[in-house]
Amino acid sequence: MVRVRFAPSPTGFFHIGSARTALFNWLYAKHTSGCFILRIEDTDEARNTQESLEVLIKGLRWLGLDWDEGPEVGGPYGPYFQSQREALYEEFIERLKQTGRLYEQEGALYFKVSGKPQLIDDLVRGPVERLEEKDFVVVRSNGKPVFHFVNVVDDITMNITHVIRGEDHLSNTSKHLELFKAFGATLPRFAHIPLILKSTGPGKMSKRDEGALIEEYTQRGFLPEALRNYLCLLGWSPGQDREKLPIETLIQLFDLPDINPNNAHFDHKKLAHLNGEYVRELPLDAFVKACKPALEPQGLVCSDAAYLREVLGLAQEKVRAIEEVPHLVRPLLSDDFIINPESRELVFKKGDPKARIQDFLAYLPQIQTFDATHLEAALQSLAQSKNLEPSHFLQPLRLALTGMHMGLSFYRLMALLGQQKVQKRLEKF
RNA sequence: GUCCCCAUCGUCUAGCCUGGUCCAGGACACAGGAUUUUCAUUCCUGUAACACGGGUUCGAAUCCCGUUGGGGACGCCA
Repeated sequence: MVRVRFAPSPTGFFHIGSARTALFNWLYAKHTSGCFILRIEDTDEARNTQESLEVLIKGLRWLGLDWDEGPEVGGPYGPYFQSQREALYEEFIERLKQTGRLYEQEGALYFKVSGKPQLIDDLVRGPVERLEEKDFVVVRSNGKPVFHFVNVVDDITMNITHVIRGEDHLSNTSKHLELFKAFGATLPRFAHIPLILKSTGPGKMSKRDEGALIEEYTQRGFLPEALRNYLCLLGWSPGQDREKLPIETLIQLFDLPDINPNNAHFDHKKLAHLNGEYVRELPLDAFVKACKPALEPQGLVCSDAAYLREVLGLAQEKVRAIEEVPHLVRPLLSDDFIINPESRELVFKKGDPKARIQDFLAYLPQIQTFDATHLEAALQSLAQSKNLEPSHFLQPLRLALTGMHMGLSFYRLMALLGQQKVQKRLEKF
C-alpha cells in the first residue's frame, strides 16, 4: 500500500511549487490506489495561525486535491499536526540517546553522523551519493526538535512509503537517511522532483513573483482544472503529444520514473492558453456560475437569468480568462459604461462615424425583426444603398453601443440589447 | 568556497534507459495567410533546438569523460 504525504508548513500563502509537489503526491497516490496524507509542519510557532492553515486547505480543495488522512478528515496515524506530536518526538529522542549517537553541546542535542556516504536511490534521478560530513542539531537548546528530525520521525510513524518532494531537499536527504538508519527504520523510496523557475530572470520562483501564489489564481478566476493540468505538464509529460487531458487520464498515466529531472520555467502564456481552452469548453451553466464572482464585485448583476445566460454565452466564445468577462459584458448589463478614448480615436480616424450612425437611425424603422439575421441583412442593404461597406457602419455602431471598437459578436450583441436601447444609445452618442 | 542535481527550438516537452526508423516530433509564444465584411475564436503555413570538446562505435540527441552554463543545499528556518 503506497502512502505518500504532502507536508507543508503554514506560512500564510500557498506557493505554486508546493502546489505542484502536492499534486504529484496526489497523482501518485491516485495512480497506485494509495493513501494521500496531509501533514501540517507547524513547528515554527511564529508563523502559524489559523488563517495560514486556511489558505493551504482552501488552495488544496480548490485544486481538487483531497487527502485521505489529515486535518478535517482524521485518520489512524494522527494527530496530523506536528505541534501535537511532541510526546512522540520525546520518545524518539530517548531511542536515539540509547544508540549513543546523541551528545549535548551548548544546550542543544547533536546527532553524530556515521561518516559513511549515504546512497539515495532516487526514483527520478537514479542513485545519488552524498556524504553528510558534520554532526547536526536535532533538538535546539530551547528543547524544540528541528525539522530534519520531526520530518523523519513522522515519516517513520506514519508509514510513509514514498517521499515525493522538491529537489531543494535532495541535499537534506543524507541527513534524513542517517536518521532513518539510526532508528533501524525501513527506508522510504525518494523522488525529488524538479523546481519551478521564474519565467524570466534567474533562480527559482519566489513568492514575490507574478503567479507564484495559488491565491492569485483563485482570485483571478482561473479554472482549477486548467491550472492543475498545466502543473502536470511542468516536469512531466503524458507522452504521445498529448497535453490537455481529463484528470482521470492524467492519474492513469502518471508515474514517478517518468518525471523529467530538470527544472522548468513557469510559462504564464501557456497557462493562459490552456485556461482559455478550458473556459471555452465549459458548459454554459458552469461558465455562468464561474463568472458570477467576477461580475458581482463590479456591480454587474442581472435579475433576468435567461438574459444573463445569453449575454455570457456570447462572451464565452471570446475569452480565455474569466477576468476578461466583466469588461466585455458590461454594456449589456449596465448603461454605465465609458467610451474608450483609444477606441474612439481609432474609429474617428476613418470615415464619418456620426453620419453613419445617423444613417442607421434613419433606417431603423425599416427593420421589422430585431434579431441577428435581420440586423445583418439590414446593415448590408443599408450599406449598399449608400454605396458603402457594412464595415463602415459596424465600428461606429459598436463604439456608440459598447464604447469599444471590438468585442462580442456584433449582430447578436445588438439583438440582445434590443431595439429600444440601441436607439437610445445611438441618439445619445 | 564545499557538496549535490540538471543540460533538446525563446519557453514547456517527446525521443535518451533498450545507439541506426531524427538533416529531431508536438505545444505555447512569435511571423505570415485564410475564415470571421472589425477584434477574439478556429484553421493553414513558416522561423526556430540536440551547450561545447573529447572519446566508444561501422554508426550517438541517445553510452562514457571533461569543460562551460543553469539550479539547489550548506541554520539551534521549514
